[in-house]
Amino acid sequence: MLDRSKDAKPYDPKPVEAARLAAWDAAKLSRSAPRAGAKPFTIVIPPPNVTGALHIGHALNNTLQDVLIRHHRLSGDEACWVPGTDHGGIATQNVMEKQLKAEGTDRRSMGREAFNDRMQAWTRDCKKTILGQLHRLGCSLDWEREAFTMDEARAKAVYAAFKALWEKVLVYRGERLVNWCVKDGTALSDTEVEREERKGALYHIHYPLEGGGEGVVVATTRPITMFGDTAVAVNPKDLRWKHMVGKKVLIPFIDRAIPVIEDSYVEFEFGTGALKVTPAHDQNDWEIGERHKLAAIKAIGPDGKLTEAAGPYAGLSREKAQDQIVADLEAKGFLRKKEDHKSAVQTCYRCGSVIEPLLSLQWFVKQIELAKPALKAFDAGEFKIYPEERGKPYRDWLVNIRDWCVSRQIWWGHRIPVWYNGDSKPVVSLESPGAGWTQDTDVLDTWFSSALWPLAVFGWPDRTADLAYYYPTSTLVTGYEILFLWVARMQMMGLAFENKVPFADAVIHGIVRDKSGKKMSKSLGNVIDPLVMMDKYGTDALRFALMAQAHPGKDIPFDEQMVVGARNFVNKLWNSTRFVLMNLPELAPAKGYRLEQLAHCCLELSDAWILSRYAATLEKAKAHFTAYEPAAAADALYSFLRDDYCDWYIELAKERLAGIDGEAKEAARTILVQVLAGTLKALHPIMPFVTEELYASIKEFAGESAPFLLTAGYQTLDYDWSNPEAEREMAKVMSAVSSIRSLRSQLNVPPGLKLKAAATGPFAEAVLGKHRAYVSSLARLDGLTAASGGLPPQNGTAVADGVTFYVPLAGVVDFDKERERLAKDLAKAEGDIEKCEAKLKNLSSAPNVPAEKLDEAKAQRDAAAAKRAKLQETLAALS
RNA sequence: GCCCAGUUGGCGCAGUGGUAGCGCGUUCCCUUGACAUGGGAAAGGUCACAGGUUCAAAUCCUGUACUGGGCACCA
Repeated sequence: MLDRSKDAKPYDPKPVEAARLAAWDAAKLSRSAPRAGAKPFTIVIPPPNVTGALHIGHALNNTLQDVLIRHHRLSGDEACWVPGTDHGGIATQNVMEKQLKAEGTDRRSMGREAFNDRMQAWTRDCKKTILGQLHRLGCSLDWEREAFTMDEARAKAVYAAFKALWEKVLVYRGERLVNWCVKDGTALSDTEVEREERKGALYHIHYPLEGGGEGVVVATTRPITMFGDTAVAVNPKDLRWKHMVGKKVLIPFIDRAIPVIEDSYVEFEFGTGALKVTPAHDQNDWEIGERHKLAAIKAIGPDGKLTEAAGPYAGLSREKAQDQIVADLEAKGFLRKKEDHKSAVQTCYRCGSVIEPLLSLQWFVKQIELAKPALKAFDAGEFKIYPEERGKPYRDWLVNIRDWCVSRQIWWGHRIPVWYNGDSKPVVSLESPGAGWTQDTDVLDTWFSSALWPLAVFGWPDRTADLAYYYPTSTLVTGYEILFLWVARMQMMGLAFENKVPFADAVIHGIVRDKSGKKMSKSLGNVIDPLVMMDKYGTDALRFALMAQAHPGKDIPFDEQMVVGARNFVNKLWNSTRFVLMNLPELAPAKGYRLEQLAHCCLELSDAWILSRYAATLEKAKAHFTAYEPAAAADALYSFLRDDYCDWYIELAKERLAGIDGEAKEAARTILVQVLAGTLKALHPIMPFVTEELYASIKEFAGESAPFLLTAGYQTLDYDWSNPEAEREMAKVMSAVSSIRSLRSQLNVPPGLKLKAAATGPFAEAVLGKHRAYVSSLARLDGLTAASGGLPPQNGTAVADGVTFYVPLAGVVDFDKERERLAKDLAKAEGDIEKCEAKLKNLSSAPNVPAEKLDEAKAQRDAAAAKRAKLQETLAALS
């Protein structure tokens, strides 16, 4: 707890964070259990893959969630945040394979069982690291609910889901063209494939006529697939090739004869107008093959090497074969033309290597039946995506959905629970059905188990009390890169198995980029480690920096300077609390300093003003948090604390705090304490550590006894402190003070020098009367009088809103400078008036303008005109 | 090719109809009893461009350009 006398002036986050975490853990503060009468607010974490440590993107993702969880806890909801990790399929297996390679071994020589043991051990370590990092980040996760996508309970859910789909005939096995990653040795789903444009060539190759003579020239980017060709197709309307239709041509080198067929898929303009058809290696060709009952010949094997079908080239790798074949085609005169060509290549989202479309036997989940309810729920508004514009691609994807390939030829994952026995019908079973049965060797796509996450973490398929209370969950927070991979699939599965959307809202955030907007990557060396940031500036600073820029759906260009700024803000908070404490008695009054004890009639302007601003800020912050706009909440709280509370209110309160008027002192103390306590609470979702620490040190003075800020809940105001009148009045005082400060600064009046000033104008009476102390102290005036008669000689003039000050400056300043300054102010005033006049003219000529607006515009114009008049007068007197 | 988003002071970003804001940076002044991780003052923008709607447009509409992203692709 902050000690007003001993503590260092700069805030030191390390010991505070450690102590707070220990206290929260001991109290199980983030634990949640079903509570009758309370509204649940539930989030399931997007489980990080157990591939290593968390990066800055995870820090963003999880801070966003923690902000929501803490916000809802403070609002009185039963907030529950479920932690967990994902086994991560291919990604994790790849990490392990790299390790093994470094050790000079590989998974095949270890065997499946030993490999899985090794993976389990790695997973244990990795989970510890990840959960430790989340803990350090301050995430108020319900640690007792920790789940893993491959633990026993989740395995049960996976099996139940697979079985249910099997029974509904929504999962099937079949030989289809799939995306094959040669490097990872597995099939991938369509969503796991990325595309990138690459420069390549388009080869025009001559396929001679069977029996000799000129045949057909086809154009292809991939000559190596020619050994899998089973036809050449031309457009039925293409007269150029009409004479070839029905004839047979020979594939170079292997001389296999294939027919020339007609298919309207073929474009006239592209290449030669003749398309080589390779059903086993191209989606479109596959479809042509279906239409014409063509055979599918595999020219490339799962290992990426050419098959026996490639005759002399069998056994060569894709890359080597391509070069070799092109060279040979050229040498033998088959290559008629080679032109530059850009084409989109498909790559594996995990390893980046080029995907090979390959015909193979895989498991698929039928999607249309599952997508329908998801589409319906989305269109009915039962499921919303924030920001809204992210919804459209989601919807489009569901509409154009294709079956989901769920089998993976890797070892790390949920083994497909299907058993085979010769020609017997395969059965679904967790255990072996008996002697002679062997289990499918493939595992399920890691996203299959992820899709069940919101169900599985609450015990589904069992009818648990948790499931009844927490499901459907409230909000899912994730990045846009897994909208289809994960979000859509959870919606489909949740609706399929529980007939309810798994979460009502999905908050889609951007990715954290580097300072210049580039994607962070190890190879670029621009990666930011969240732990390093926490060590350097404190966790609250990192969280605040991220939240201050977390505009819905937008990427964040991460500049360390932002964390420095946030650190400074945390420090400001720390020191303002120190200041408040220093001005409080040793012991708190029995009931603390409570707003309800304030005698409203005795409030000063600054009191009424800060309370009005305070009430508005709290409402704003809460509304922004609820609307998933943390940046707006952070901004509102930041400027309130800095600009209103510290720069004005504290400065104005100093007079009363130092004075001898007991009642006035108590009023100032009360407001200082209450406003600070309420602001700390409002900031708590973003900066849990420092706010908890500071709250602990003032809560007694605030008359509160809850053990933790989080359990105390948000400050509720039982009186409407909104006071537009006070805000307007205060704005004039600020204007008066600023005008003199500006004059002092621009004329280089020494800051220590107290000035005399004479005031005139409609607001002068207030400045000389009830606001005299404010203006005198903040503008450092000594003797403030009413201006009498004409302009005093040798004076500077400060023109404010409603009041003008004449400041005698004989011998203090250079009057040329003052003239210059005034001239500049005058020019600005002229501009203001022009704009005001224009607006007024518009408003008065328009038909439906409320009188209120018109009055406002008039007042603006009058104020500007008064200012101009004053400046002109003064300038004239000076020249 | 289709769709979406962005284009605002040196940099990064807010701002959904009424005289352009914030953070960082820059310049000047200030170690005054909370805080120099601070305070005060200041410079700096015809809000990408062209039309339109409106009394009034950074804001709404249309189009163009550029940037980023998604989807679909002609092999």
